[in-house]
Amino acid sequence: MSTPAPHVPGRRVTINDVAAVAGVSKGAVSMAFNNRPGVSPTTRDRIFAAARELGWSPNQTARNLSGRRAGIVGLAICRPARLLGLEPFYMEFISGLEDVLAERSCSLLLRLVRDLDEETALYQEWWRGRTVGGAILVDFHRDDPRIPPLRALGMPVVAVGHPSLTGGFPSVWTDDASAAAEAVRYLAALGHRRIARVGGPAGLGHSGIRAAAFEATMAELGLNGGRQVATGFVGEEGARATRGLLMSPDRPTAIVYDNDIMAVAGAAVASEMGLSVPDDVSLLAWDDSQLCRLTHPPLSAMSHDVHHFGEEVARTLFGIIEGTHRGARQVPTPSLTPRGSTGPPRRT
Amino acid sequence: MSTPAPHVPGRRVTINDVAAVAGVSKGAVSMAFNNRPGVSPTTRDRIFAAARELGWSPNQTARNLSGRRAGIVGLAICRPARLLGLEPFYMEFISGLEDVLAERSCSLLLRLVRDLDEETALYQEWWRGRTVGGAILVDFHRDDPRIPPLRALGMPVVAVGHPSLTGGFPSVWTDDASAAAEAVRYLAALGHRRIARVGGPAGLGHSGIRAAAFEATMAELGLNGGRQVATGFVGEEGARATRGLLMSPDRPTAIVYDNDIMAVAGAAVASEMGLSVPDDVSLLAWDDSQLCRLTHPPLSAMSHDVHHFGEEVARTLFGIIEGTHRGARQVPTPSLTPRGSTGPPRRT
DNA sequence: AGCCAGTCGTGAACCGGTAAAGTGTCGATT
DNA sequence: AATCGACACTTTACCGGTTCACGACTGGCT
Repeated sequence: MSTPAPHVPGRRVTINDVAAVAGVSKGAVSMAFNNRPGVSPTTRDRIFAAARELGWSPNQTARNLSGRRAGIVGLAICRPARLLGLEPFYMEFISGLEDVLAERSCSLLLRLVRDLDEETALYQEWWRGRTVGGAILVDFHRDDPRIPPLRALGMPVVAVGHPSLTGGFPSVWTDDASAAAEAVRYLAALGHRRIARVGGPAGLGHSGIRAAAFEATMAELGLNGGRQVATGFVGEEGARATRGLLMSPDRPTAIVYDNDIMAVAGAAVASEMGLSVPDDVSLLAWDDSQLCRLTHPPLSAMSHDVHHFGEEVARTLFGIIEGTHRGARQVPTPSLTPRGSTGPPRRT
Repeated sequence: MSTPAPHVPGRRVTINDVAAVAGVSKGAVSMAFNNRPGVSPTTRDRIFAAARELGWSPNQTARNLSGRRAGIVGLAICRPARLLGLEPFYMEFISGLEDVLAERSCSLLLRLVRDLDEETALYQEWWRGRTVGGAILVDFHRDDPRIPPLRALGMPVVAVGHPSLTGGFPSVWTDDASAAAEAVRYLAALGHRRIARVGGPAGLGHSGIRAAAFEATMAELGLNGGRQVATGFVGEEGARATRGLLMSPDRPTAIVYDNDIMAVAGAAVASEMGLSVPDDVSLLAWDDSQLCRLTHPPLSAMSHDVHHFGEEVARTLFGIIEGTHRGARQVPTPSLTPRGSTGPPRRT
């Protein structure tokens, strides 16, 4: 070997510099750093010493290029940015993800997209371009158009949603149907007969599941005063929907919402219309972030641990990447947490 | 050239396949896709057609490896994951970032770290490993240890914080000192003389700036009833601090908080102690997410548009990456939004 | 001594692009 | 006719790792 290249400061240090300093070939350095057999302990130590001296660590991009998958998981979200900041659900979910990712020194690659086609293209680019080692899919629609192309990709994916929606992808889900049924039974038991539901966009899978369960349970209880409105997820839409419901001739005496922002907005509408909660109208939120405990009266909610949900999703994804996991995993069903916003309807 | 390799399904499609189909060299394909001169319009069209036919797009990892910087910006946050889910600030900030990033088809690489050393090492790895094209630095400390090593890196960085803290990195900041002074003057004008402040961790730069401004303004007004407590940022710590303040013999008649979660928690403590807000104690929050409008009474706050703050940060970072921006950029100073939680102190 | 197996390490090919130097063609200029 | 420059590509050398076929050396066994 000719003169080993001294570490020219300024030039970025590569595996070659380390190999030169340690007096071995770069193949040896690679083996040492991926602790594989074929390097004696003595040499290994020399290599590590050299790396430490030069402050070298393997270049992830180069690593990824030659086959190894990145320590990055992708999450594309197809919702307006503003909403992301307002709705507590996503941030709690992401915080749960990060909790598990950080343990394994992984990062989350986050991107907002405008539509599902853009999302599909993005995942293809991320996977083919070896940018991510796996991905998290959320907000499934009925017959979701993302499923076939992503299935063809072969990327490790964990789907967030009921197995009936996620097209065979391993999934993590909560039992929205049971929870919706519980919500209806609870309100019915309080004496409500005209119950409304303000849901998310009609095409969204979990909204659909809740809608079906809502209707089925109402029918089962012999109630025909059920009404459902599909909206977006933002406060204003929840407010508008609530206003519409409360102004109708046969106004409902109880409303179930699909998240907590809409419920909070609904509470504001009720108060603006001079209706008392829960005497004139009972309100039941979903997801139960701290928002629910702050209104006056505090909102009853179908509550679950969203942070934990995120953790489970991340764990499942690692299971999939490592090949140890298949199938669906259920996290606890949202459970009714009664607070001040639900009660028996006023006698008419 | 020998027989062009047909596109074997199953093998991943590369620039070579596109070149073969288009009947050119891979260099030509590269030039076409980076629209550089040296390719005739006819050939260019043939190349694009071939790429479309094969569903090819350039492999980002390979691109990054040969010099080009990634369309990814890094953000490491050194706070517990749970907090991230609870505090509205970060999510609104991130939603602002994403709004601008998405416009340029960039993604955000998010990672939680345990301490500043881990954070520094992470940024070094991200930059040297060509994982990111730039980064956002938050939560500056006085004499922040991240500054020298990151400065040496030469990575495009935008710092979030007052220029006096960010060690020469281009920064985006709000005028915390003026805002803190305004808060104190407002409370003093209402007649408060014993004003307390519940701040974030003592070492944190912006907490320090607010603390100094708080003290200076109190002195300027001839008030010596000022007290400050440094805590973490979570609700429980805010509650504990508030409890401590309100149980002390000379309890303050007004409290300013460093964020809104702590203020909300403080409001709960006041009510639990049977104190009325604002008669017994006035509460003033900071950051003003929707939380503040939901408590009873609603919280007065030093409010600013955090989403917009995030947008400015992202825009500044792009300016830095493209070399068109240097220096600091100020976003509007948080302005006082009085609501029901502040008022004149009860006459003693 | 001769052979074999095992250990340690080397060297070259490869991952999929980019960039800069090199080649060939053609019309215009001297 | 020879020279020149512009254009349209092709060739080749990287970027910084991983992988794997192969060689050199060592020690044990017959």
